[in-house]
Amino acid sequence: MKSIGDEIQQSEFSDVYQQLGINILFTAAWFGEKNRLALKDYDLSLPQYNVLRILRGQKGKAITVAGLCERMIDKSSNASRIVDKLETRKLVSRRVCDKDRRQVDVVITEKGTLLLEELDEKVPTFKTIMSKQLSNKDAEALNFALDQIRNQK
Amino acid sequence: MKSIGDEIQQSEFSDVYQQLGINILFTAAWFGEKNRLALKDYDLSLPQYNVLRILRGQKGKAITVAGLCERMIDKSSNASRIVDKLETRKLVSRRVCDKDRRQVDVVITEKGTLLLEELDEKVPTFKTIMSKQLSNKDAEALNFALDQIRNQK
DNA sequence: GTACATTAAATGTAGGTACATATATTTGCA
DNA sequence: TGCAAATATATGTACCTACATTTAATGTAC
Repeated sequence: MKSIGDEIQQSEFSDVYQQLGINILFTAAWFGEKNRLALKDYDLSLPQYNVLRILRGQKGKAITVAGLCERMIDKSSNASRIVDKLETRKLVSRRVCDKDRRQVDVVITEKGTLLLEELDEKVPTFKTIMSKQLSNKDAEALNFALDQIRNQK
Repeated sequence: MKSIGDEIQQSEFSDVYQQLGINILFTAAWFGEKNRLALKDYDLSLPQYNVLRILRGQKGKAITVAGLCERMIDKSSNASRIVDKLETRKLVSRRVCDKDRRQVDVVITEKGTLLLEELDEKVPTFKTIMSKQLSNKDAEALNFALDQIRNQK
């Protein structure tokens, strides 16, 4: 089996934590690659896809641009401009919020919803990617370990 | 403890694999954030830092641009232009390879080495980030699990 | 040995990230 | 009320990624 050391042609790591850090970064990049490939035919970037999915998760309820930022994996991604691109293609719509006119409410359009449904069959789920090599229990343990890593300082 | 669901304000995941996938992506982004913060004072981007570290790992031996690409975490990053920026600051030097004049040999300069040494004290290692929450054995298990995830198809 | 394919690196372009700043609106308080 | 501080979004800029194309050098077939 190909280990992380083989992947980036690094024969030695200073310690197992260093190896794990790079392994996590590399695995994340590998997931991204997989998804990007599936989205390519639809001219949709990864962050655009993620925004669409967050909007669908809202089930019709509007969300502000700031709300999108909070839910995105990459906290500093510029939701404003990502929504721009999606609006140009009429996959989402944007409207100034009545209650607070600084805010902008974003919702997914019918066209956006249809596109996502089409993509559901093309984009591999994490379950299909991982369930063969990893038991449910292992996955839970991994989740716990990662949550732990990020907690403390 | 804050779970991945709390972090991105998502109350439910379709399954534990979906949760794990997002957890890995999020943790990778969290690592990046930590490192970027440390590099900020030195006007060094993350990929620039990674290239410098790869070059130091070469222990004086030159490496081609293609060789850099293979060792970088993000396979499609444009090593050519990253080396450009580093060369402008005289942190690396570039020379056409004698044996094959299409290739370009890159080495880290004295100045680059000194900068890295300074950074060694500023940039947190993965060990300091993770060793408190994760035993050596747990880290090994995680490494194994991640290697497994990426192997198969 | 010329012709064509292959390879290594550089370059062009569109979209994205990181970060600073601008603009508009609302809030808080003297 | 009036005005500064805070907030929500948008915009500007430099660097990065993704990907296609270009340029130069090497390999290979005939």
